[in-house]
Amino acid sequence: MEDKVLRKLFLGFIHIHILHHAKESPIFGSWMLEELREHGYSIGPGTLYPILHSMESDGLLTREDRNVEGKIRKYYSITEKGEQILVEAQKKAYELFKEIKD
Amino acid sequence: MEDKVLRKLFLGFIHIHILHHAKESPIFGSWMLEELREHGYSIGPGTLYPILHSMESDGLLTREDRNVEGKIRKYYSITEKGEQILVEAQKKAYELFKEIKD
DNA sequence: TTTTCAATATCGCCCTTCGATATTAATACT
DNA sequence: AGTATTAATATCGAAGGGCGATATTGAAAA
Repeated sequence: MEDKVLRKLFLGFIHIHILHHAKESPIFGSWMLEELREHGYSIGPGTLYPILHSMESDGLLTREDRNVEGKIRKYYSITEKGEQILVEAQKKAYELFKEIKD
Repeated sequence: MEDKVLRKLFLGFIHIHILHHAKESPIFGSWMLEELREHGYSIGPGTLYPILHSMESDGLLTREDRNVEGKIRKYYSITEKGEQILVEAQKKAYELFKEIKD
């Protein structure tokens, strides 16, 4: 399957998407899963949640538990360090795009 | 170190760079190492060579041994499948860039 | 033959990804 | 009250990959 090949290429993209959305407004896991799916990234919960945890322990995201309609959700927001990383990613994504666009 | 964090984000970018350059003209390992370094990607030979091997066994690159000034180099060119993957990557890189640019 | 050098390959450790399954906590139903 | 249901999150073991350090290759120079 070339799915495996594509995933290898796009896992970093997924991390960047997460940072981007977490900057716009706090996100939670299953919403992010749906958002990524709409962008054409197929990824399961067993992959996403460990990624969120590692991004938190890497200091890119902070977690806050909220009670929404009786359900507890873990909302993740971007940290200052996360924003710095995102800026780096924006630069690199632009360079990559410029270089391969034609 | 946040180097580890950045590497996680950019490994896919590196794969795409490799595909792009292998399409322009055949590449070999140590040249690619230098090229990536100039683009700001720090990566060692112990990482790059296994990547080239896996991209070959995934059918994205083909290898051809050439004798250059008495030295044997392994030149990698892009395959048809590699070109298809690269097109996918271009689309996704453009979407990513569009989404996070501001 | 020995040294030197550029280029490539391999080693073992550790971490991550993955699909599948389990857990949690609150509501709806009978 | 007890059970089923549901959304959201967490965890499991297997498999694979990244990493730095080290080893190997092959040819030319000394």
